[in-house]
Amino acid sequence: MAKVCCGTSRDIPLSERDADRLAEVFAALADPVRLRLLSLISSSPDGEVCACDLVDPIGKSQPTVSHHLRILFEAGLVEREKRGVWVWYRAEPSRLDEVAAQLR
Amino acid sequence: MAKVCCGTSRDIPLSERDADRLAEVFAALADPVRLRLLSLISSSPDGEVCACDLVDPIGKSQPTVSHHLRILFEAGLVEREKRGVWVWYRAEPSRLDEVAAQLR
DNA sequence: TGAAGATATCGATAGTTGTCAATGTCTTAT
DNA sequence: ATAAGACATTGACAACTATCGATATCTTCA
Repeated sequence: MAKVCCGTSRDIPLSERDADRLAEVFAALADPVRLRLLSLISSSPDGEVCACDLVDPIGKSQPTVSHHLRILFEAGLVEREKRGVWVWYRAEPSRLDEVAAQLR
Repeated sequence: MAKVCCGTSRDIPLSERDADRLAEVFAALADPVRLRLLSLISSSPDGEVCACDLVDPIGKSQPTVSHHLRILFEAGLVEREKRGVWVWYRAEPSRLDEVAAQLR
């Protein structure tokens, strides 16, 4: 939905370009493994999780988890930071708010 | 995220089953044609649109539009009502609210 | 009854995606 | 320097999906 002044409007249908962009984010969310990764990261007490602690709970191979984390990152849904040998992931709540707002 | 008392919680990671169900809805939203259909339907002054008025603006074949409308319907994102020869579609805003709430 | 028209379904095809094993890259410790 | 380990990338394959033309179903009207 197009932005009009303050808030969003139901009056102006989505442009093709906007639809393409929005669809990309939803595609990133349209996989159960990625939703569980996002949930694991978001529900961490420290607000961040080492990638090394995500493989076992998910029950998929390391390359598969790495692949999904990459998609979440490219969609702007998580941040990542390399610390030594490890990579730490944090959720990007503002991005989720953004997406939620589009559903209005 | 699991429902706890009032509101949703970050403390309990998504179960596999919940993740599967959520991913289905997001998959329905993860296509630009379907997002534009949803937008066209939602932005209609009458709150409902005849399927016959959706084919042209979308610019895809009638079977393709029918296919996408079916997916939106099965995801609970739109209602449909047959009136004579025509089928009218309405948005299901409560479903969108539901999905938006899960993103919290 | 028959024709016309709106929508749904079918069958085929091209493109996309999730998955893993193998391998590569980079960092730390010995 | 060498080894070990964490993460990313590659290549391959199976499963899924968007799309369309053809066709079927259903409704209305003459």
